[in-house]
Amino acid sequence: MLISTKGRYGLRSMADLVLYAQNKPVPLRAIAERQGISESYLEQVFALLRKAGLVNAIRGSYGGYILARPAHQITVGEVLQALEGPLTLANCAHGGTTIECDKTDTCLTMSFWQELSAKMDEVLSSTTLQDLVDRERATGKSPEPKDK
Amino acid sequence: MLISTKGRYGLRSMADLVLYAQNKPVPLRAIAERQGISESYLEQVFALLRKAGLVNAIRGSYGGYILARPAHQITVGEVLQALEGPLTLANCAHGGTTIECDKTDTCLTMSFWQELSAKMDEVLSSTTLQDLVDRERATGKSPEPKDK
DNA sequence: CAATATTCCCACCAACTTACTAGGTTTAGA
DNA sequence: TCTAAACCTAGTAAGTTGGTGGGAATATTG
Repeated sequence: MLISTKGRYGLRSMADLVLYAQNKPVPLRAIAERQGISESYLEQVFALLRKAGLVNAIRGSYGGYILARPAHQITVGEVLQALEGPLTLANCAHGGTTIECDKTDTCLTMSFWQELSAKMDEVLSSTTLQDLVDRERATGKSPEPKDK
Repeated sequence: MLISTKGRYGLRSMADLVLYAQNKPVPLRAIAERQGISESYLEQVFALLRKAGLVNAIRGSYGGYILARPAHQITVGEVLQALEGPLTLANCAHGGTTIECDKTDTCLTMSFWQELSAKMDEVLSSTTLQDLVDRERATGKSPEPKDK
């Protein structure tokens, strides 16, 4: 039931991007090194993030990636969904929504899947990339804040 | 991110077992038919449930499976864990517990995984098989209650 | 213009997992 | 002894995971 490396690497990389972007694009190379991830694998991860509209790419020398929106407007749920596909546990429940299936009438577990999905969605859609970074800074281990 | 069929079939089957057991063992055949699952596949599911100590098997004619404990003492989390393995999203968080990894200091996502895991665990460990059946009965679609 | 640093794109791969099916053995009740 | 059940093991086709590698396009700098 592990989230795949795509989701885990991707989320860490997005947080890294928030932390180290100084209004300049951040090259994958730097992220890959800091996070200990293969650069060419990260490429594939960022291709998905770009297609989902979460980052913009700047090509060529001194290029890299930047967030498409401010960090406090990108939720962890969006990032994971872009990388993992729908965050659906069973076919009858997605986020807070009910999905009909042919056994809706007699299914004993539907309401459970819905409840669990809704609880997860609460966290996924209320936590933003900014939150991740803020929490980390609160522990006092990060590099200098941007506005130094 | 779907829970696998093992987990979904297994949970449905356990609820089915609660609903249809009349102090007699329930054969897989019956569960398989009611739930529309292949019997031989269910065998493998129940092998796991038995090894986890959640059901007891009674062999031979008129045999079948019975819950090892009362339905209100078996949580959905136990069932899913028996079938899916550890319900861990990332290597740094399991239920409410923190797991150390070599990047604990700098990991930007650890606290998020912990929060999400903890929220999921709340639901998983507080919902019992009895709850599933009670909810279903509340909708008035189930067969006669046991104590009729 | 040339060198360089980067994204971008695609093909490939080995290992593993999933969702089964099939065939047989053992056990116990009628 | 017949039969219905659990039990066990092996196989398998398709898909997923977690990558690697090669090269093309693009932008910056000297």
